[in-house]
Amino acid sequence: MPELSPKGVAKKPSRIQQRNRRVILDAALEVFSRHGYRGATLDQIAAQAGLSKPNILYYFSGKEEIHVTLLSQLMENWLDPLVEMDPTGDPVEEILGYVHRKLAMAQEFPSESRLFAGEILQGAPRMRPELETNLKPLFDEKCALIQNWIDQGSLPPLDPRHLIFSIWASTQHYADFETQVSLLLGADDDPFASATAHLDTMFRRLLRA
Amino acid sequence: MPELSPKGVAKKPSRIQQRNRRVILDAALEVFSRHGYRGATLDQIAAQAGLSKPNILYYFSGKEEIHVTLLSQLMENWLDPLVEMDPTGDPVEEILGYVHRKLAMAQEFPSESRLFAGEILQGAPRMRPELETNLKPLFDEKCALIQNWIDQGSLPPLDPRHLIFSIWASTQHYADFETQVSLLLGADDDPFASATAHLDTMFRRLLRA
DNA sequence: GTAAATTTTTACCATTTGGTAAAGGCACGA
DNA sequence: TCGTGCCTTTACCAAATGGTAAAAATTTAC
Repeated sequence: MPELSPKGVAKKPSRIQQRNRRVILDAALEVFSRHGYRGATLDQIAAQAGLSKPNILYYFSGKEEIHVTLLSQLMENWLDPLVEMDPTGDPVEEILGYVHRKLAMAQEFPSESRLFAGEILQGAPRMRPELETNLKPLFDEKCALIQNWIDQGSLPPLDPRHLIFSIWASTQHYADFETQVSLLLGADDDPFASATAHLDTMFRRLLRA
Repeated sequence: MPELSPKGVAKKPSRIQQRNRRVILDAALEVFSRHGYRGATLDQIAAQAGLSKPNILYYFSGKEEIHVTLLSQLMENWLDPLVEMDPTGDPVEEILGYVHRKLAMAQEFPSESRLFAGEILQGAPRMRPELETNLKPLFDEKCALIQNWIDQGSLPPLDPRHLIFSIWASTQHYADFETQVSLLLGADDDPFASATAHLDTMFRRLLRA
């Protein structure tokens, strides 16, 4: 919600504003993702950002606005891999490509994944509208696309909705349950290498006719 | 930690104690699973249980003890379906049986699933020992069992560890992300029926040679 | 029925936490 | 150099929250 100047045009934020808002959001992502919304405190976020608490409240109207801002920005990147699924490509490779991109995101942005997971886990109290307007239409569109592929015989029969759920669940698991995963695998090597191979096998076998 | 009488024997709890501890734990499960550890308050738990806050603290030494007690009790039921996987049964059917039992648990005990998920999401700060002593050995044992099945040619080659992760992820998803699932499917009918069919298909295709 | 033990309530308290008011610093154009 | 607008700090506050002390009520044992 950018401030409006008397002439009604959005003022562009100063360099300091841009920098500090980013610093705060980065700090908040760490703190929120590790402790949850209620478990995170403004003092923690301030400490992590290297700013004072009132200074943080100079840039954001409150704790909730920080959280909502994070979730909104997150949503875009989060949906990207799904958007890229191409109707004109080979069905199996398109879906497998999506699996790999999603797993790569879990590897590269585990905090974002946990932030999202925590919000959904608690019933999406601050993100439901965002889900309705951004996620739902894309989900429906891609379900229809997959259904088309099935109808034209390019894929074996399966429920597109649950296919997508399975992809989400099995990829995000490595970010959201990282504690459990690394405890069970031992901290030897990166789990993502073997996970990539496994998920490729699993979905390839599912999708071959 | 049961109290010890002067003679060193554990006193058995009175009927009131048994009833109220159960009432409190049931209430706490609801509250913790919906709001997370930090987001839950003793007042909420007390209200849900129909008791006063100090009365709750008569039965438990504090908020943390309630949470830990819940997680410990949960762990047993949680591992049950995996324990039941039988080395002498048919490999494919044993694993699929496990998938179905796990999904049934997600359906029947979504609060327990969310409580567990929330704890892991935050790095298992109050459950790591439990995971080491209870989960890890069982996990290793069942991984070895599956590896045996693979070695003797009863299953196609795959990574048992990631197979188990995939089963956990794809089944618990329906409890932990229930908000998202029902938002995307519409609140029409129960998602678990179609989920059962899908997961059966998916793991059956993965496991057939 | 009565005394002892157990359970519940009332009245608090200290800390934490999200948030505010207002003064002080700072950059920058005239 | 002076004033104006942006940024930061200091000093707070009210509410929420985990927890306690001790009296009152109730149950249990004899």
